[in-house]
Amino acid sequence: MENYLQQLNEAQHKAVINTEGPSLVIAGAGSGKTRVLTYRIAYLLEKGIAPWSVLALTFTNKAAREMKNRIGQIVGQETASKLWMGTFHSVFAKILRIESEKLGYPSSFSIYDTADSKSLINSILKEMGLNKEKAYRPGTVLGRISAAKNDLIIPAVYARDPQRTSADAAARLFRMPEIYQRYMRECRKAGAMDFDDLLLNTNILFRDNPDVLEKYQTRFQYILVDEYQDTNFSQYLITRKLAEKHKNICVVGDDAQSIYSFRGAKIENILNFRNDYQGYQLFKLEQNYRSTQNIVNAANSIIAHNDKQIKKEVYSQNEEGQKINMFQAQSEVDEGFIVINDINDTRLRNQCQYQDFAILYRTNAQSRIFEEALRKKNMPYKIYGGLSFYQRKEIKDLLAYLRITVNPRDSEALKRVINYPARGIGKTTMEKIENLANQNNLSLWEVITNPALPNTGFNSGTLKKLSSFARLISGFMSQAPNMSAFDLTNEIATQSGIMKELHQEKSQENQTRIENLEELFNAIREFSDERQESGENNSLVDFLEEVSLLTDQDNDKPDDLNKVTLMTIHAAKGLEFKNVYIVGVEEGLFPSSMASATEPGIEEERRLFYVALTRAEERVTLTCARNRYKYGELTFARPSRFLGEINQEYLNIPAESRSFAPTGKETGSFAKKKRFNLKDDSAQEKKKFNFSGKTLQNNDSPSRFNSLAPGEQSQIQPGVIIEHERFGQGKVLHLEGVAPNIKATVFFKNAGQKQLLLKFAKLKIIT
DNA sequence: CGTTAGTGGTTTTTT
DNA sequence: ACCACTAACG
Repeated sequence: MENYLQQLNEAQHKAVINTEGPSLVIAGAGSGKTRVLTYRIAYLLEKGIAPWSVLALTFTNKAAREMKNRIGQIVGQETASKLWMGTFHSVFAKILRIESEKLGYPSSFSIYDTADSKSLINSILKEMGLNKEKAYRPGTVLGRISAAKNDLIIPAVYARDPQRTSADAAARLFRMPEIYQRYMRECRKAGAMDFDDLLLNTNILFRDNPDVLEKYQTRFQYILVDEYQDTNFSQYLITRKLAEKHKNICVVGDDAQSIYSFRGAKIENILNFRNDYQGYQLFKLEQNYRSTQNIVNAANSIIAHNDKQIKKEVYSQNEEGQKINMFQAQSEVDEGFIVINDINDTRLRNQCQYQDFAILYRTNAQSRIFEEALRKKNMPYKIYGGLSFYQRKEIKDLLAYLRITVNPRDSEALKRVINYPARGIGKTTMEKIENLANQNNLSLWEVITNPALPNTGFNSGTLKKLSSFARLISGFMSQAPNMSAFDLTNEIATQSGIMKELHQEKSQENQTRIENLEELFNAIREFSDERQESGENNSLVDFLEEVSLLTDQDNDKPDDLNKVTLMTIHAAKGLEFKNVYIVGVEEGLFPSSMASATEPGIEEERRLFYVALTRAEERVTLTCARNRYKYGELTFARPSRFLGEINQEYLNIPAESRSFAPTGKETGSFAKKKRFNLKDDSAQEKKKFNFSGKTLQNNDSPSRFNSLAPGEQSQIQPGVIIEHERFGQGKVLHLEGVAPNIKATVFFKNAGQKQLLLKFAKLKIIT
């Protein structure tokens, strides 16, 4: 065992060994806060504290994993694996599964992601007849519900909260309380919790079950919370309640890095710590070990423009380092090439690896330009965030099957898979089922499997389809207990018909989908094996929970070494890179136009800029563009106000107004021209086509062709010659399906082979 | 019922 | 530029 305490400076050392009572650690950027947390926990364990009595809440699962690993190197992996460590969401999801019945939930409750929540809100809006009103957008509604939950406001209280109701009225969202109430009812019916419920329900659990609260208060003798400045009220209250008994709570954070107020984070939590925990100890980590003096000073000069702050002086004793570079590009495409060329130059000049570079942007939409430039130059890169693996359609489809197998009441999962692959259960049928579910206060699954279903007016064909779907799922449910998660997933992929569907049409797209599904199988196998080894739960439920609570940083794979990193600044929180490019530093983009309206909004953007700067060890480059496409329109952009707020002695702005196109002409201007042409052409062509289409229809007499009456359909047999309005004369090759859904394959002289549905196609029989 | 062309609305940031 | 929803058609 190494003597890790010697690796700490004085402030860090104090923060590690003063383990008793409430502690507030104000940790400036790059000041070794992870090190303090890690060693503090290791120190506790060495003193003989049981690992399962330590609760450590981190910001990402990856951070938890790495920390556990590091602690394991000091005290042994066996011990470290028994720590309660993870994000708020994953730790309390685990506790909620254990205590689920006290809340009236199944222990296999589903976790609704944002897409599920929005889909549910959509159906509620439809039911209430509000879906046509543009004020009620699912995203907006969900945002309000989420904000309420994070403040621990339940629907009944919401309706009586003048602040909320008047804000809603201003946005013409008069029926928010009712929507919120229905939303919660539907989630409960489905045995599902959304992200915010994981925290809200933990609070409800502790409020309504003093014995349960006491159990966890007793268990968690030591509580540590990382990134405390980004906790919301719901999270704050959970930790406050849990810490009530032993009062050994250590929170670590930096008010200057609070960047999540949009999801309810309250910077006040860290500012008010002194009031909540009398007699607390304060530790300030002010020496930055990560960055050059230039970078730290520049970052300080920016953040000085903010009002509300805990006083601290972050300093660096590293080299002075080079000034921050700044480039203004003509267009966003130019910006891409400037950055990518600069990465290449720097890499060769300073003998860096690709992994030493990060491109950080304000919005995910900006990633594409850089991706394209990197691909053109054959440089390896890795994008974090955006559309993740688990959000791809084929993955979500299969996961929905797993979800419904584990929790058949999960109505969002059911809606996703009941007609995929196509089983002839369409919109009309689903609407009827949803109505029945609403009228009888049942989940969709309970309607479909209800013995009284035949009396509700479905025709026998539909009933058959529904019962065969129910049988399929029931089959999975009964197999689940006797099979490994991996085998069950394989079984479901084949039995459901997903695999057949994907193999049927041999397109490149489908090939990719199959490969993605195989990657999912592997992920499940790995998960099961790893968990088995460490003795943790490894059921399908646990796997589903893990994938729904992944953070953007968690998607790291071992083969992702030595690549340029692309991510939003939010996702870069807690990370560091030798060379950092902060791109799109323009008014309206960074600071975002959404945030620019209010002073608190601007202050948060400024903190975000501070976070971005302080990710860098040696070199920061800022870029912006003069023109940028927004909503498909070319717009002009001014450099961000933040550029002017940096003390200019740390900044290196080129004197002349240069065009920064890498090889001169062809890249920027050429690409732009091509774009304009493309746009013009397609627009014109569309118009022309529409126009001629209309004329054609008007001149033709549509009465010559009619779809066939049911009786006439029998005249269509293989060999018969028919004439079609658009395709001309053709010969029937063969028929499939049963009346009235007979599909004919017809060979047309002029149009080639076509498939026609006889009940719709407008035909004349020639012979 | 399922596919497709057309249309309108949309962008911060994420568990 | 992109996506999700709709209307129309086979």
